[in-house]
Amino acid sequence: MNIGKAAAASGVSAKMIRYYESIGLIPEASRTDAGYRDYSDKDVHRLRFIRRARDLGFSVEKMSELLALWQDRDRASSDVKRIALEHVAELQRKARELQEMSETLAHLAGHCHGDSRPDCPIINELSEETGAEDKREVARPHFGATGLEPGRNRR
Amino acid sequence: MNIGKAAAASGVSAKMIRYYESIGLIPEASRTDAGYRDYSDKDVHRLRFIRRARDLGFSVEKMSELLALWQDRDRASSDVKRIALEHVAELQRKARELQEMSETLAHLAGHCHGDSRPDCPIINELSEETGAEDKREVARPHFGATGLEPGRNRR
DNA sequence: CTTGACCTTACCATTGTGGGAAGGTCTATA
DNA sequence: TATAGACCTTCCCACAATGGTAAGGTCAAG
Repeated sequence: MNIGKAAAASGVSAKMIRYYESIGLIPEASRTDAGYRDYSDKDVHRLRFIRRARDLGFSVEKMSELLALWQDRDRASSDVKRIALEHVAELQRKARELQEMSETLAHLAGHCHGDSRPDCPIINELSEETGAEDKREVARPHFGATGLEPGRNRR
Repeated sequence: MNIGKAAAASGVSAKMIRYYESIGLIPEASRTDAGYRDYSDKDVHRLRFIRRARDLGFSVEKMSELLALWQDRDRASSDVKRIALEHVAELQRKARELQEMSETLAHLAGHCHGDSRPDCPIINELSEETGAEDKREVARPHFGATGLEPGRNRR
């Protein structure tokens, strides 16, 4: 079957199938005389595996590991479990980070009148002078509370 | 002060300051005779504003809006609040998606022996044939359902 | 045989950030 | 004063994962 059919059958776009091939995540597809990529059911099976892993937030690199383990019928389940649990920890970390940002901002928004007047704790917080000047009365949950800043080197 | 000092004072890297200038988020800095960018305390203040907004997960585009509102002393606080709450919703959505992926995977890992034997429910789930049966109730965020995939983000 | 749907490769863009090279400048110290 | 080293400048490259588009070839149905 051609790439369009394989894409429809697997849920991975044709674009991404070519991309995965180009980076070596999947082997090069065989070609028809005309140069069209040709996929077997087995290939589609692998693509579905990839789609599911991707839906679970695995990176291409991790998917590569998982594919290798999948193909190795004798690997220990502990190897798979380790990768999975590492990924769970990573997902949790990211989710918590977003959650904390959300809560900080929701808190600020909760103190904002949200009317036609210009005074706004959200803006005040963002523009706050760390030094001397600019003393306001608003309740200010200082940023250090989020635990995000120390490691604000987001990749 | 030069860009290095401004970076240290604001928490925004010199690299990013130049980038923000290049995309028009901040105005072009004045220059010394030698061509060095020169920053005032006001400039640093703006950079700190930007850093804090970044820490709260705002995109450059949203920061641009916030900066405009910040500079407009007569804007209604409702305008700021609206942007903030939209962002809160976005953060919540992303956090929830990550959380769901995490839970699905943790659930699978919980059923994996994690020993030297090869049988592994995690791999089984990923490689399962959809044609056969599909009676799990795991959260699979099908594309289009979450609105996150179009830009599977995580910069 | 034409038409339209599909394939091919090869670029470009996205988002926000870092790395590095090649070359100019500033400053402190020998 | 000369020189080293820390800084600055611009410019280009890279990342992850995905979509878009253009130019051209192919296939199948009418």
